[in-house]
Amino acid sequence: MVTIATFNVNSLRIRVPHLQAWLKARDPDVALLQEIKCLDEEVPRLEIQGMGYHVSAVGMKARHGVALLSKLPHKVELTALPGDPADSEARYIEAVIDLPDAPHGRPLRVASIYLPNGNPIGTEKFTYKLGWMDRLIAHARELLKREEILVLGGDYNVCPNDADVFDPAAMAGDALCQPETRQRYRALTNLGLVDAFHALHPEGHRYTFWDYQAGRWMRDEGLRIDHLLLSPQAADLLEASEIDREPRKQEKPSDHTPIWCRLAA
DNA sequence: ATGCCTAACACCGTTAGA
Repeated sequence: MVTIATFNVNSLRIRVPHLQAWLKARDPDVALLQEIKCLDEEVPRLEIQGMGYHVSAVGMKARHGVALLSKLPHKVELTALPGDPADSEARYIEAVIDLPDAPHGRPLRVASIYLPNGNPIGTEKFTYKLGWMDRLIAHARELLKREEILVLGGDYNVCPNDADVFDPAAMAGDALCQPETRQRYRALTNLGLVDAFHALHPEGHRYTFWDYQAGRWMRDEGLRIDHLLLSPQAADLLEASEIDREPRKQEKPSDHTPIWCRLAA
């Protein structure tokens, strides 16, 4: 059994106590982090290693940044999403982990993804988002040929459907809900990737993000934008997927909360 | 219609997030 979680921490350094409490409570085998907002050398490695995790990160100063934590050793295979050498934003890290109990001896491959927000629409930021999604689709297509237990997890900055939005009308002009955004998310899932949480909780209105402003958390007015996409070989092993709301209740929380899935591997 | 709140950086305001 392996538990894989994703958590946009909105600054890793300031969220160390939240991260430690959550790692202790959830005890995930793999934790994918986004928005670490620091350089590699500023990652609080001792605090993370002290919780029993190997840690790799792709950071940059003040913004973005992703990390990958695992109890078993992992081997980093990529530190950027292929397809645009000029893209210097820290948004992707991919690694493989050998699982002792994996069916057919397949390795586990995981990626921590911080997909561009893309707001406001009609600007180069939205164009960058769509281009990034096209590159992710192309890369996922290649990865799927490996037929591995693959989990692409992270902050996708995509509300796949109106049921993933507390107020679709209010968000209609937002980059997270545009038809072009949703079309690309569907293109991704149409490759054969399964949205783990959605597969087990199709009812909707279950959120992973609540804006700090306007009392959104209090009112449970949020968005579902953090996702775990599974290859067929991973989806066949899917046992459970849940959203951990506890970290969002703490003092000085991230505006996101973790989501996890459990695989029978 | 706009800002609401938070974090980082660098300067005591600005930029970005979603």
